Amino acid sequence: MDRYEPQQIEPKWQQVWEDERAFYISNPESPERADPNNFYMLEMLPYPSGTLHMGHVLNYTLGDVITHYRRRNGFSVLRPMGFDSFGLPAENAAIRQGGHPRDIIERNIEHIRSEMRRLGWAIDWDREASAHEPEYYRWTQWLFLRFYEAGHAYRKEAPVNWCPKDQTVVANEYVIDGRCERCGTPVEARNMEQWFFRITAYADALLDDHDQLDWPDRTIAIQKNWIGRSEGAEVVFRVEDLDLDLPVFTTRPDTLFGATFFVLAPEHPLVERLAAGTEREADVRKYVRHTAGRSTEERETKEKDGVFTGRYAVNPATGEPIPIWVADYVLMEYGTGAIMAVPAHDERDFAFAERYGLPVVRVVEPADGGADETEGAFSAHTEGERLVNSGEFSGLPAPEGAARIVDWLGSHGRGRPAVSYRLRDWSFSRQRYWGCPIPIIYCDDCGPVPVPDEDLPVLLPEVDDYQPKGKPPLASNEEWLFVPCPRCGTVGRREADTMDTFVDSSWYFLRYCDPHNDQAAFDRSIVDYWMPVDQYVGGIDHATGHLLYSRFFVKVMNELGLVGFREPFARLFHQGWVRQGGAKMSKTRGNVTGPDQLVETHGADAVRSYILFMGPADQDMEWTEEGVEGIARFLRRLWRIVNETATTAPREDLADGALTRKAHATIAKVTDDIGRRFQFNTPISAVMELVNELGRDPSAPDARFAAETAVSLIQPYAPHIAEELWQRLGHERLWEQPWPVADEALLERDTFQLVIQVNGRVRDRLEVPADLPEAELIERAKASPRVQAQLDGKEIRQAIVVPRKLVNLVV
RNA sequence: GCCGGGGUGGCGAAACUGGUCAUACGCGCCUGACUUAAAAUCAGGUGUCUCCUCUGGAGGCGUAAGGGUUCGAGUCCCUUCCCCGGCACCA
Repeated sequence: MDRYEPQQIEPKWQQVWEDERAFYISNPESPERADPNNFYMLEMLPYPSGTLHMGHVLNYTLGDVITHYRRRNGFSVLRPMGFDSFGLPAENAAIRQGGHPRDIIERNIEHIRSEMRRLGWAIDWDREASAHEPEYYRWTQWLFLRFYEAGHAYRKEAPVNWCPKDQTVVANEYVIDGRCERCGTPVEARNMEQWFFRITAYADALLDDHDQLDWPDRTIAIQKNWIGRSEGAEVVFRVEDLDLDLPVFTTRPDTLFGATFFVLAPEHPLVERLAAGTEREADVRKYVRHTAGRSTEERETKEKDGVFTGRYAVNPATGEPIPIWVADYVLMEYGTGAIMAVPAHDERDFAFAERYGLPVVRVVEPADGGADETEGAFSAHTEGERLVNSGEFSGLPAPEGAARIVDWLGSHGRGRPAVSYRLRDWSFSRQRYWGCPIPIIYCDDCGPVPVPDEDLPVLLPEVDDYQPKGKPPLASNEEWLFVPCPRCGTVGRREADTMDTFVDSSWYFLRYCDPHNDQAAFDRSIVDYWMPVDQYVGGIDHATGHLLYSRFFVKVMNELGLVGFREPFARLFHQGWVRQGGAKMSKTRGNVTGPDQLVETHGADAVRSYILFMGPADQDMEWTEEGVEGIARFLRRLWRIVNETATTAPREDLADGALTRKAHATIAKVTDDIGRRFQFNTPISAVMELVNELGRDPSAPDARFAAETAVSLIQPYAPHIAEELWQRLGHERLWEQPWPVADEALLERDTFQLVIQVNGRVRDRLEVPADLPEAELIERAKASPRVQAQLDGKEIRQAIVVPRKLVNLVV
């Protein structure tokens, strides 16, 4: 017998699959040809950062196992691949190395593609698409224009997170503890003219449609948390002197009588007007200027401070004037940028009141009577709490009081029920080079004018210097920058910001369905055929970014009539992190291990199987190469035993031999694990057990069936060796063989092992016929000498029989 | 603080709806075979303690800790501890 040499057989079969176009799939030529059993398998597309690491290997092998499993269960499986090729890292690498981002990224893509082929993943490469290709971003721009026309993309001046090191705006999702996620520099708040997508308009739709999704609970919980819907009331406070109304949002209208002061965010547009003409004016200006220079981190950690404006607002409930302050613990981005402060029932307001000696009025009392006045804020909701010091509402239970106060406010035109969200609109403009240009031209006369569809794509221009200087690099190419206004023909100026790469990845799954379409982004009937994605696999780190943005995109496209569905990803699975040195493996952390070396020494099949064998795919795992040897050993064993069986074992079947039974049990187990339980480590164990048993008797009459079963079941994990052995067993094209089906009759045995317990403890086991009546089982149990020893003449009070399992005697 | 996930051998981990002495499968380790030797390969062993008539056998204790439900709990309930992740000045 020849030796198992993965370096020989793996490229051989990869070539066969390519020649046979084994994993390519065409779109249906007509509706009649459509396959109702179509299945869209998708993993999150990789950022082409140089080489693959073990995290990618886990991600894509997982998808590969599902792909093979579904294909062999009769599904037409779409399993495409492409690259998230725009973005900062490529640009930063270009700056460092002095090349062009395009050259760097294209070299990386080529390398990664070859690594992917070497791993034998079943990918339809005809559908490859990458964000940076004009054929792709032409349609990113086209979609942007549709969003713009519909009012879902707009410009506004807004405080943004500005990273002074990367010289760019950073999305909320990528500010971690007040620092830029990429470089760790503390971010600053800056007011800038920015592009936004109106994702907040879809906050409720995004929440409501969660119940259509077969997603992990925790992912949905993270999104709910992120959207942060709170119900409460808007209450209007009046500034008599200035004839001004100031609305606030509160979740605690029940505490309105306890509102003893009022606070505006420093960025609030009315601050200037309120302070004007008071003796506090200079102090207010100074405070506003001072807080503007504070980093987000400082704002969040320092002791609360603020300044009195010299003005008063009237509490609509009490009719009393309360002082208006400005303080940066109030955020302009949430609610109305102003709050009613209730120090008795809010810890933040209490801290502020203590510092500045503002009055504290308690208006809610717990059921057990008055709490200690000096204790600080009583903010928790408790059973049976009641309103006090609240005029006509005193004595009411707090929840009822809240409702009555809102009613009362409504009838006096001073308030109404309201909902507020934590979610902000998605800021997507970036002052960087390597991204999709925004197809807008600014004209002095016409304002912002969309680039006409027929002029798309707006190609990314060549520039001399990508180095960001706070001004977008695109603006440095003046030949590109200044163009005639499409509307009036006078000189206009192109938008020089580029798009966030999350725009590119919010629709790539649609382009894969119809990747070569040069008339449209995609054909609706084709995306409606494949979409939504039946199984999406990717990291949970995208819960509030990519996954939320894509859902938003699809909802808008649905309303624009571009697609016939409202959710992109029907079912979602998160693979765990592959960690190294305790930290998640990633290029930015510099702690990556790639598969190349291991593929070289052990073969792709061993690497694929090992990464899934290491543990449950949805849990984090610490990368270690110890153990890969075990998988390599298993594959060599499989090779040896199957080869041996192929030449020596007889061909006739033995329908109820021990190996046949074991093979059917293994089919049942592997099918259930992959198909229903989504557990990818235990199928390998199960096949190992089968091979171990086969190894003990490789020339048994049913050895051949056991060998064929083992090869067939391991195929999704180790497709190359499986294909080679399948051929040696005298068959062809395992990749398109139907998935084996367990024979239920063979899983049922005519005898079973009866477990005999005394007081719940196992004392003996007997092999008994399956059809014995209960009474007989009990008799046999009692008759066991070991049971006799335990019974020791004691009286049996109860006997519990679990059919086909056990007898428990209670004494 | 709030919301999720998790704690099982020396290690990665099994045990799917409470029911076959919990620890499958693999790693590591130990013993043996083959070998001049090593590697590779193959065979066997491997939670812990106690006892016995000791090439074998019997029993106790063991799934973070404590309590509960049940004939029976790694699995269900309560309390506590620890680890990981998300959110957190969001009114």
